Amino acid sequence: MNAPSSSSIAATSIPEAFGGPVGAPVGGAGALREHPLLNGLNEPQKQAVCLPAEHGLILAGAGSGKTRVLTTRIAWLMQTGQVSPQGILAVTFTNKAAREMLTRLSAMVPINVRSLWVGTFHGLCHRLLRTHWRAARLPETFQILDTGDQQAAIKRLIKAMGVDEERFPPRDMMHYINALKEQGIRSGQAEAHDAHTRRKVEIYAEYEAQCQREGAVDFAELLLRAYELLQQDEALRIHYQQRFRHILVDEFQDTNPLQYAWLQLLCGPQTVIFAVGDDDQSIYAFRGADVANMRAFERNYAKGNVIRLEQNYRSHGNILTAANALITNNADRLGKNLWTDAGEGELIRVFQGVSDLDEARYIVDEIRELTREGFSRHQMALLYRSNAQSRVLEHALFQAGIAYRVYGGLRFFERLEVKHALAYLRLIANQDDDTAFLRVVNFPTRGIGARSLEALQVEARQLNSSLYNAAASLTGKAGTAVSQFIRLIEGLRVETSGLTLPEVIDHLLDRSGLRQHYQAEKDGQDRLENLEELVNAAATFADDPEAAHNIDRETGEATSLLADFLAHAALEAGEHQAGDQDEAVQLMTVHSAKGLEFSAVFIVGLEQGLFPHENAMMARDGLEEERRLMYVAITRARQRLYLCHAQTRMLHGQTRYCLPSSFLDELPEALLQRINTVPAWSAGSYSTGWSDAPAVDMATRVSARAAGAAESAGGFHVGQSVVHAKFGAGVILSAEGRGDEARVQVRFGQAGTKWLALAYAKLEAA
DNA sequence: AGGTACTCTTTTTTT
DNA sequence: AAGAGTACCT
Repeated sequence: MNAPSSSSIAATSIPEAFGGPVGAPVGGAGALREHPLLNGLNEPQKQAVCLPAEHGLILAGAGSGKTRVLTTRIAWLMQTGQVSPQGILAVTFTNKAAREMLTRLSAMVPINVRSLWVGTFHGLCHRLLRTHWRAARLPETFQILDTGDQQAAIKRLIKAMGVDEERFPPRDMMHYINALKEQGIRSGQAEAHDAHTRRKVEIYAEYEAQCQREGAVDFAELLLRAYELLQQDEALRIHYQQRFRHILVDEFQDTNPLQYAWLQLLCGPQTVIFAVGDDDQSIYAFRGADVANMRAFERNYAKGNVIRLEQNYRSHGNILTAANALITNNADRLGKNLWTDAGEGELIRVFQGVSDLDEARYIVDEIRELTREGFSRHQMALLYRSNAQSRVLEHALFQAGIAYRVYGGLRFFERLEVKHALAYLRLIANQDDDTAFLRVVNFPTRGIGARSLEALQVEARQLNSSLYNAAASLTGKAGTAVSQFIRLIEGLRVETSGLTLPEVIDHLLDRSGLRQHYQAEKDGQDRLENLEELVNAAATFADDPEAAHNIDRETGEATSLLADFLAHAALEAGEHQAGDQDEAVQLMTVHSAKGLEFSAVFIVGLEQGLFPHENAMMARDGLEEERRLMYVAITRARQRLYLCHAQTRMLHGQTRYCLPSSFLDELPEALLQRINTVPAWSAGSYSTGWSDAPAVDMATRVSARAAGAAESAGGFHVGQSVVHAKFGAGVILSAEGRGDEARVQVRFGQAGTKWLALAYAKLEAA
């Protein structure tokens, strides 16, 4: 996508009032480099912080002090008078990162951090759109659709259009639409060379119209609207270009094309962009991130002004060496090698379990050992590729009485009961919000069934109005149920007009019947508590001056606080849950571990097909992204690293025979300490000093089964590791037939799964 | 309108 | 295996 010529290209930087000539030798800024803020930084870090007023790319490896450099640079820029707080724009990907930046910053400089723009891409775009809603052609009360809302809206639309849901699944349509938006493509510009795609584009177009009608904006739309706003409104664009002298971007490798284009638009002739990222940690290509942005930025903006932060302050040497060795197998890297002066440290422990249960038991045992050695539990992490893997681990930890905490899963504002309460709130704020309307029009049930709703939708279509307005216009004749609902909402609007935000919610919970509903429900206790928690959250939000004044607009404050809270709920899905146990082992996916560090890390389930994940192989460069994921996982560990895999694993309710991950082969053997070597399918248990718990597990059962005639053939048995002359190493999945007709199904690493006739194939036991 | 039985799916995730 | 979603029955 091309940004308008006025702003798109790396204009030569113009010296800032203070900065001295562009490209001045580093020594020229000598005085500035004596600043106390720089104490304790290493040379490249200092260079990065003190980069003259030119675009720069900081290649910051894992554990190299990236966040510190970013925040120190902001503080340094301000303290040395090169820029005022208003001239700073700092962009992150998560709210957490934004918060952390602000926290660190306010510890460094005595400055009112509210005057800086620090936030996520989505948060900042939202801020732009709230401020300039008219210019963006949005209703003042526009609402944000989260993923669930968006999918519901698309599904509703597909039904209304009479499109076959089988051929156009709402989920796929959502991905399709979002992918286009992330490339800046509107329905009008989307290419369609076949009938199916043309239909998809039509749905996209209808979806755009529906959102506009309802005043709904999805996540991708926040970015796209803000982009178009700046692109089309020259005065506005120039205003912000002149305001933001320094744009700082965190996790640059995770930007998608639209975000990059947005940055380009904001980058005026006097703007300096400071981008920090690590191409080796790009693990979000599957949701549209494009590492190519780093190269493009280097080429068009930084122009060789690249600083590498390669000293790692986190991990011991062996761990880093392993990570480096692994990532070397990726082609087309920007290039970077981490080092440390912390010493080699321990070897990396590799454990092979007979089954996933076996693996879990080993981990439990090892956690106890680590505790004896003095590791604290919250400094231990269990990292896995997919969430489904947590169950076995949780079970084992629970049985062993080890406190643990699972990250991920349902977030607070995504809980059903909370969404219901918010939907009432949204209807108060914006009655055209059909998604909210449909969510609660009959919840708690008030006798409005599918029939009345269908009639309503027909009516709304005819009037070209929202469901709410259609309902209001029908009120006289359409029976009491619908009209009572309308009266309920209107009543709420009146009754809550003078109340504070938490009071509004509290009142709404009673009037809507939500509270009573969950009181009556058997298992409603948790849900009730969450509703009370929502009132608390609103109180906290209303009391927090920073949050409340996040948006500088000049409208009435009661409404605006409500709107702000709703936006907050959508944009900040809520910290996972309270009840943090201090001494809990941390369980999470590798993805969510990015940016974190632990003294001891277990990487679990290192098997072909799982990690690297088989589905990832469909994607272009899928294996490379998996490898980066593994790189991220390894570099989370400070001191001790365990790599675990199992020979069998329950997956989708079936036992699966697994080969060790190819990533294990990419690590230098000298760095590894093999905890055990399980002879393939030797009977019974295995060799580690395993003490308690009688082991009637998958292993024994499988072995017993493998010994039976039905699943063995010609000296081979199910689960056995074999070698084929052409396909290499594999595992026997199943067998059938006897004598000359005996065949076995084998899964090979590269070649996939094959049926081989024993009479012909040259199979050998591994 | 609400409950039950059946089918389908199943990578990662923030906003 | 398990959860979600759908269709169907009461």
